[in-house]
Amino acid sequence: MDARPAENRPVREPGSNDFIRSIIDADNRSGTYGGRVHTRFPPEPNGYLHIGHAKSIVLNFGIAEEYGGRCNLRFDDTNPEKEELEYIESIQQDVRWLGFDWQDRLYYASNYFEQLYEFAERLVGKGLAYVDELSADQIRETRGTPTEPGTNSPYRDRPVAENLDLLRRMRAGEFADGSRVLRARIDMAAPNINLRDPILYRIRRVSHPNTGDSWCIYPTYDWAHGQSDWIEGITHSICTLEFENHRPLYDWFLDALDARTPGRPRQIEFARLNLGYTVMSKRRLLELVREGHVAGWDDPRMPTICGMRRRGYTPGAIRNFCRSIGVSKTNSQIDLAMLEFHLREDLNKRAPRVMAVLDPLKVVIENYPAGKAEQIEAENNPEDPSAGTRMLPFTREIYIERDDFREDPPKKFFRLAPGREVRLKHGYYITCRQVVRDPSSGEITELRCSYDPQSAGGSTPDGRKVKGTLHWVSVAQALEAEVRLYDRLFSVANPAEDAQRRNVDYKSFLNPDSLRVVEGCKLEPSLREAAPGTTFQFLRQGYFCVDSTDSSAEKPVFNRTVSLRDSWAKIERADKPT
RNA sequence: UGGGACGUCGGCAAGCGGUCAAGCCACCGGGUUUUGAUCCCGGCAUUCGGAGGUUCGAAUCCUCCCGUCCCAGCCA
Repeated sequence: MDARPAENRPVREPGSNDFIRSIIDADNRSGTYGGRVHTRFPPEPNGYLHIGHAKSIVLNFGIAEEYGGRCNLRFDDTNPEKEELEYIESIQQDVRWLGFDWQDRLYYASNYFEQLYEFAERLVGKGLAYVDELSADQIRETRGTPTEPGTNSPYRDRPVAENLDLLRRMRAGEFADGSRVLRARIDMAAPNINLRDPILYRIRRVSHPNTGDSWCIYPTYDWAHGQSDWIEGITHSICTLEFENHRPLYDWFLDALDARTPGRPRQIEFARLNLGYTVMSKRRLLELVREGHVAGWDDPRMPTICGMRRRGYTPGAIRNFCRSIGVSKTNSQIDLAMLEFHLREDLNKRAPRVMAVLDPLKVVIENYPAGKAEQIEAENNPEDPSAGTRMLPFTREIYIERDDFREDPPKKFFRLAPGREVRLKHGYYITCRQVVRDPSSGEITELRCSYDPQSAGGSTPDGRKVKGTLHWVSVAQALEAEVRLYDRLFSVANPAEDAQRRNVDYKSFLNPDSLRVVEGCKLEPSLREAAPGTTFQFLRQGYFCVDSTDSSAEKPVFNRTVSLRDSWAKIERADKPT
């Protein structure tokens, strides 16, 4: 039981009751585990964590927290051919960043290799496992198909003593890689193919990140996972749907080892997270990195945790998202808008507001004194008064967003246009008097405006209304920066499935506009001290963070995390067809 | 054609035989607003993959059908 007083324990929100929590509730009622709840997050260290793993992390650690239980971090490192230290380190960093703590319970399946081997000898001793000498191809051929049963290996009925001897010699390194395997002796005619004498050990002379060269036989997932759960005292072993067919095997091994006591682990499967416009398989993510379609595992377009972190996502946003999508057994795909909603919700509360002009258009305020530079006090976050204020320089020459001016304004456009008056956020009202263009190209190069000295601070004594409020940056003090505008990585919702169906490479659906680099953006000078990784709201535009690897004082680089909702863009889009 | 699972609003997802089919996102209105942001208010499934059946009463139980996903790695 949780030692903390009830009021300090995380409270389960009503409505957050999913089928897994219902199972746990029932187990708690029946006393199956004596009220104990112990989960684990078991990544294989063969790649970086992505948003799909976040769902599992939030589920496993979240359940442990809610029930006053524990959650282990366990590396499922049974296949040294694919696993690397780099991944072991990044995974820990990502889980920690997401806000979870495994305390002193950092485990590896490889910690149990000796114990697992003893279990294997036990199975052999009971006549429940045998050493097979069939080749990989022969094993595949004799396994049968979903509709036809397999056939027994000629080595299936060896005496126990011979099997034991062979297994020990396998471990001792007497046989060549791939020449022998240890298989469970179950049923070659089982309708569930996983039960057709599955392999427990294979011979691989590969050095392991954790155990080095002390083993030349390695356990398979099926053999290692359930037993590791049992060793750790896991009560609820939560995994994804594709392991559903493995559950009978999970249970068979536990039975075979006489783990019949109450409290033996129980495997529960849920549907993995699918998101639109991206790919989630480690194989594909690795390929995108290796082939240079993205700048690395932490490219801000990647659905990896480190990519999202670099993009400007917050742990809280990811956690809220994972909690809000629910847990079920239905194969589903979550709308990207859901993720973005939680991102904006979190950032809206915490991101300081600043002004930045991405596509600058110069404005000269003709009746404002040339040498004058006022300091205007501006709030940092209307959602959070404790965020304080900062000073903004205001001068005769400023930049506004090119798109905030229309020479021929469409209906419902209430920004700047010839003769129109708008408010400069925190500043004055200005009216457009003249449009200056480049005589050769015809491009608008400058706007000549006048300001109303009475409108300081953004309102006038006569109380007249202006419909538009624009963001701006003073020319003389502007900080120049590069801004990277990110969009979805793929241009179709289901790149992997579409590719398979149409028999093309999923990479042909890569969105060519997933990154737009904008140079020469003008930022308010307060951003000069912005620390790498911090996220701001660029007023009226979106959330942007200082790129953690490419930004420098000499050349600031900002990533667009997510845009603000934009109902004007919606109106404009809707009006266009007419 | 074998086995395992899943099908409730555009996307998720509650619901576990008894007024009315939660909630969130999206979408559509309307209000507030020195961010066309935020915030607020309102709308949004006579119907639960389909067809039968059981019952006074079914999304919830039964039968059949349809659709989708997973399984033939010495990957996890």
